[in-house]
Amino acid sequence: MYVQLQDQLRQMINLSDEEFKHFSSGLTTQHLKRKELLLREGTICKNAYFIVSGCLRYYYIVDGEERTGQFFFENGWFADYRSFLTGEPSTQNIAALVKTDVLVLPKRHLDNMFVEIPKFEKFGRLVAENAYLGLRKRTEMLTNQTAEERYLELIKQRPKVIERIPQHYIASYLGIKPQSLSRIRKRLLDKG
Amino acid sequence: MYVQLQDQLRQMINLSDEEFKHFSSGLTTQHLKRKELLLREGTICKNAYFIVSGCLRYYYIVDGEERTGQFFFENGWFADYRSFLTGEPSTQNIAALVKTDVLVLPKRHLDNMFVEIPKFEKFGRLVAENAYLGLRKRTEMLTNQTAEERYLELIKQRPKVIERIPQHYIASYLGIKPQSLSRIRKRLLDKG
DNA sequence: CGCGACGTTGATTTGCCTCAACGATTGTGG
DNA sequence: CCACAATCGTTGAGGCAAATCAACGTCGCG
Repeated sequence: MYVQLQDQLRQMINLSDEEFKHFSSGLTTQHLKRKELLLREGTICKNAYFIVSGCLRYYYIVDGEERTGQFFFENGWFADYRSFLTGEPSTQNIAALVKTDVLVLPKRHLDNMFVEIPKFEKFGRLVAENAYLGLRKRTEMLTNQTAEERYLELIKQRPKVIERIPQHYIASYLGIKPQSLSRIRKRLLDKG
Repeated sequence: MYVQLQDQLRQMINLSDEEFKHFSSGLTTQHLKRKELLLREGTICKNAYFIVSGCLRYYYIVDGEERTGQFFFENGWFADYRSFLTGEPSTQNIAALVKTDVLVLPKRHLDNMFVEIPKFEKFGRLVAENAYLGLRKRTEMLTNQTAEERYLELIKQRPKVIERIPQHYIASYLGIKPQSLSRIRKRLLDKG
């Protein structure tokens, strides 16, 4: 169960088996059915999650309309990082797109790790840095490219998303309406 | 010179005078004239900067057109954080809007600090977390609000920007053309 | 003084949205 | 296993916010 996690951690920091055991003793597992919510808007995100298998989507509501912030697949960490860091209520919902298994890392446990095993500060730093880089990529995509360019780039960079995710979620991830994505696809077909 | 910096650091981590001295011994100062560039697109951002006085803008070019990413004022850290972290060439330019003094923190020195004074890992983490939160706020502003709402929010949240920055830079920061900002302002005047 | 940078205003275009209708597919209860 | 509803993707008509193209007045500075 923890093998994937240990591999992933090893890429960031050097932990002894002892230390890893101490860390992983604070984790629990959670199983999600399709469409089940892991986090609901308005609650405080007190855990980070490591996806062992499956696929999650986070989204928020603006004017009664869902907007998809990101999709997450196996072997990744995630949380509503803003709420996780600040302790403010989340504005996000996190839902399983398919049957999904996650490991649960309580913020409290991570905060303890920072103190008990100072090496974890580096882990915390690397996670934050990666979160920044990921968000930056996404922001630049949304602000510098047209909807069609964003769609083409998504096909190129993350074919998994195209294959595994329903089209209306992809549209909302791209920041457009399902109708618009449908028209873009048609335009591309007519061309190519 | 370093007093502002020491105050700012103390809000994040507890450093002895010794440790602060060791840290600050690796810094240098740099003076910028109005319009002078601190970082040019295509170069690698090997330093972080602490603004002692003045005001900077970072921007990048898309289709021959400047887009303003952010403005920075006194007592803040900044860099092209993506390039700084990854070592890839920057896509940003950083320019002084007025006469500006900065402290220069070489990445190499910071990396040494991480090793020599492990407390600095916490500093690194907090900086990364703040960078994430700032970017997230900006992203949500750009994607969830209309141009007019963004402008009104900017007035409310960062009046300094409105007062100190030319209008066409503000437009590019808001993600619109100067003409559009001019029309928005007119519309607001006609109303109120 | 004369030039360039800046802000404003008008006319037109454009990319995406809204509203609406309609097949195809999926899922569910009888 | 079928009938019906809900969900999903497609397509058409029309609308709107901001972009584009263009012209013009003003200000500051070399």
